[in-house]
Amino acid sequence: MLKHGILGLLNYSAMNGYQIMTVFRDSLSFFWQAQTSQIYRELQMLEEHGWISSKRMEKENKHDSNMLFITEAGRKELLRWLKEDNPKNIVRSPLLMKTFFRGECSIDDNIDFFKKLPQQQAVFNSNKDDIYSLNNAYTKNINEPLKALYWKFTIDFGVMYEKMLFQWCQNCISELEKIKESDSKGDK
Amino acid sequence: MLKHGILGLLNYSAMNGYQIMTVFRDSLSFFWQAQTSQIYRELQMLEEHGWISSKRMEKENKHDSNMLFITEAGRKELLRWLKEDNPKNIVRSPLLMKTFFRGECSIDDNIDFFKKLPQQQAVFNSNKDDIYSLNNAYTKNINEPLKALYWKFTIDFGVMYEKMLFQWCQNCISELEKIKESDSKGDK
DNA sequence: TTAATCATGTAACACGTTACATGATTGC
DNA sequence: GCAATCATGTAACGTGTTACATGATTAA
Repeated sequence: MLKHGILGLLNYSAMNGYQIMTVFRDSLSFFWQAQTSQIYRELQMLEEHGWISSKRMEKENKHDSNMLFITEAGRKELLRWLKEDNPKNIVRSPLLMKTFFRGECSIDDNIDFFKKLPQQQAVFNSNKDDIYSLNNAYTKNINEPLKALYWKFTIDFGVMYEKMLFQWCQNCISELEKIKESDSKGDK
Repeated sequence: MLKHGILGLLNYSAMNGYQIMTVFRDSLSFFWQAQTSQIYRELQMLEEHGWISSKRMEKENKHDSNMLFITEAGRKELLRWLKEDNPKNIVRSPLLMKTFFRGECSIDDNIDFFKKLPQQQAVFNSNKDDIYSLNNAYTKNINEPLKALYWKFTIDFGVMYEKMLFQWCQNCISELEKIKESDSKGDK
């Protein structure tokens, strides 16, 4: 998956490994996180597959950099991936794993758990307005409004997910509060 | 994470590896999937940590089975994990990765993409009523209504997620349809 | 002058997937 | 008799994480 993400970025324009890392860190991290160590490893693989090629650049002022270009085979692979059927979604949610076993903790602990969750599990680092305006800035620079629309869709998803998460936490809290009330009545 | 999931299950009751696999497959797969090969490997680790112990049982009618029990140290570790602060959510969404680069495909292709998504990315294998009634059945058997509440919360999450995903797809489709309309007007 | 950024990696480990191997028991 | 289920694993590979190493340039 990371392979195809890197291919997608190199399809926009040639970059070095460090630049790829910064794009992931600054723009894609809300739906995909990648370490430099992994990126450089994947770049080796991509070159072995013949999907990218590299060229050492003697930069005027800066450090030497190893510029990476997508090849025709790489572009073909990118399109193949985009058009292939999505495999069944494989979920692996640490959040739900922990929720599932929370019966081992007290109700008060768990109310606290759900109160803290929306902050802890926030999708975006900065606030949403910033994300959208960053996206708008890209759009103007690159001047490909149709591509930018799909970038916006991913942000929309993040926003909707955050809202849903908050709603879910509220529901859980109110169900737990109800139990607390009926318990205290029962005790009298 | 899988380690703690297994600990949580063994905390409910002793089981063999195969039974753990069936619980993941039949009840937890909508938020966590695990292969037998991985489960058996993790079981070895858990035993090395001293969090579980095993006992070969000569079963009357069946195959021998290696029953697994949580230890006191294991119970302690389970609680430590439940009470520790949640680490920042690390997202890795193949769905959004693919969405991000869909500018390479035609608008019609993409409308189709979003139309198919809700089915492809369905959270539950069976329908939701079945999931809830399965959960109710467990609840009656185990007779721990307070634990079952948290199981229900995880199902609630899945249901809300599916709704949100559907809504998001609808939004994307309608934005794409708008562009198609304005394009065809512009062409005239 | 000192911290941040630019730039490229290696090594070891942890976690997840795929394929394979084996054999008993149970239900049709 | 045959397929499905019960039961336990190994091996190889792919992917992700953590820690480390190195050194130049740039801005405060």
